[in-house]
Amino acid sequence: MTDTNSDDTMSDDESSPKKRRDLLTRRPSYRKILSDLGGAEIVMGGNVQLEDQSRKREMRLQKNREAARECRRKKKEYIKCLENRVAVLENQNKALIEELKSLKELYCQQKND
DNA sequence: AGAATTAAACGTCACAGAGT
DNA sequence: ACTCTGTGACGTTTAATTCT
Repeated sequence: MTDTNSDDTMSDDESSPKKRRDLLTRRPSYRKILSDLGGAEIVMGGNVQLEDQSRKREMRLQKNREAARECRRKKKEYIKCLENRVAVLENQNKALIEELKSLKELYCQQKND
């Protein structure tokens, strides 16, 4: 809810990766800058326009909230799948190593006979 | 018990790419 | 050209765990 990146005083003393990233990807949109300045819309339908705007914003936020939840759910599921796969492959690997070992033993036995 | 630390979940923003 | 959707990155909140 709180807007933490509303202020930038152009002091990029050290060019840490984080700061650089912020500059690149956390740059406020022109729309946000305008609305921060208070004069969001160029006068025209007045209140109606603004109400419509904030209604649309609420809708968008709500949808994005749900999208983010879904996205995280899928990601977790995906990671779980990968972990399962790792477990399966590790077991296969173990089994193959064991098989190889016993085949080697058999081979040595027969060679010595 | 409660302060400090850590991990997990969340909401928001910006962006890319797909669809219209 | 515009809208919609999915996602990475970030800061915040909340729940769980550890330390004193």
